[in-house]
Order: sequence, then C-alpha cells, then structure tokens
Amino acid sequence: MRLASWNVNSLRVRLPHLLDWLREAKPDVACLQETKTEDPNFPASELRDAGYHAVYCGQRAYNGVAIVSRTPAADVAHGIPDFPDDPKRCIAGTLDGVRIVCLYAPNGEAPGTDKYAYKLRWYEALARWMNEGLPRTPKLALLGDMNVAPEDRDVHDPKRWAGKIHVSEPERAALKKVTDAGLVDAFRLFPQPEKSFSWWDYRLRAFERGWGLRIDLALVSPALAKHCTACTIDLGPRKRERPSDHAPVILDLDI
DNA sequence: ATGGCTTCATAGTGAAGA
Repeated sequence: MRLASWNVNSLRVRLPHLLDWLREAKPDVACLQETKTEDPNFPASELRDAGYHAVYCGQRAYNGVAIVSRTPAADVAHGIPDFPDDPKRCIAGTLDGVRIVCLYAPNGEAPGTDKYAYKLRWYEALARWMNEGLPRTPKLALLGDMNVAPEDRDVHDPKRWAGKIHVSEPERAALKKVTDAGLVDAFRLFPQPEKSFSWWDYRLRAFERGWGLRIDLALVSPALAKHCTACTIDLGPRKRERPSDHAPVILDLDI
C-alpha cells in the first residue's frame, strides 16, 4: 500500500501535474492540501477517469484538503473534533483498515502574530485529539503539510531560520505534543540523504540552491510503523514548469 | 538588510503563503 501527501498549491492550476504524478507514482491514497477549490468545482470526474475516488472539503482561494484513493474511503470525517475551525484543513477516511488523516496546518505568518497564536491553538486541538483517540485507532497515519520543520536537520540553514516561522521552539513543541501521543515521523524510520526537504520558496531560486525545509510529514502509529517499508520525497513534480512549491512525500507499507 | 515568486480576487494592487 502506497500512501502519499502533497500540497498542490491550487488544484486548478496543478491538475495536469497531479494526473501525471498519479500515473507515475501510483499511490493508493494521496492526501492533498491547498486545493483552493470549492466542492462543486472539485475535478472529481477527471480523477475518476484516472482511476481514483476522492473525498474533499475546500473553499475559495485558500486552504482545502482532499483524500484521493483507488478504493472509496470509509467513515469520512471533517475537521478536528471539538475545534470549530472555518478553514478547510482536515479530512479523514479509512482505507484498507488504515485510518488516514489529511492535514493542512496553519502557516502562522510569524511569531507574535494572531495567526501564530491560531497555529498553536490548532496544534493543541490536534494533540488533544491524538492523545484521546489514538488507543482506539491502532493503524493511524497523519499525512500533510504540517508547516513545522521538526529538527534542525530539516532546515537548510538552521542559523538563518532560528526562531522563525516553521522552526520556532513553540511550534516544534506543539508538533512534539502530537507525536508524543505515540506517532513517529515515518521519514526518519529510514536512512535519508542529508538536506532532504519538501518545500522550497518560489523566490530566490530556492529549489535550485537547495534552500528548503521539510515541513510535509507522514506520522504513523506504532502498529503502522511496523509495516513501513520506505518513505521518500519525490522531487520530480518540483522540477517541472510552474510547479507547486511543495514536493510529494511517499510512504510505502507492506499491507 | 530586505526581498526576491505564485496564486487568488480583482480590475489597482493587495493578501496570503512559507
């Protein structure tokens, strides 16, 4: 079973890339973020023609998440429980006995701003959910744009980024509260190239220079971690013309 | 030292992303 996560940065703009990538990478389940597409405009028929079902929850201009899958998702749920949240940042479904949670964490703008406070509140709610719900969901995978680089090795220039958004200590602590529920960063279950990143700024030719962050994560429960066989970042789509600023993360399971 | 691009909403530029 192959799971994936990709912040496409506009499904409308990136649909040709997505369809090509689905053909090439052949994920069984792909969690998408920043679809920026209202539900009536979701390209369900194009995806159906490509052999995929989809569940989704989007809005105009910002946010929006979707789970695209070979078989239909069961028990679809929206949002984080007990966290009223207008932006469309969370959708969950069960595929082949694996509970999949597709997440688009708030950006947070900069420490000290209202958006930063909201990001920390969002993370608190996610941590509460995971700490309360994990024992009832043995095979659980959180995939998404978490907008936090967990460690300095996930940052191209930790000195330059110290204290900045995506890297600040409160954000890392907030993410750790989620993983402390018993989730592991699947990417780090395997040897990885140094300087492995999943996002590069459009400006500065950051991708060509390797100036990235690893902020797109696959977090798995212990029962699922045992079944992980590989976790990689697919740089192919980021090299194309007019790419998303994020690259897909691919997680392979032996189930 | 800053900001550099892309997308969307809109019809000029401004907001937001990260």
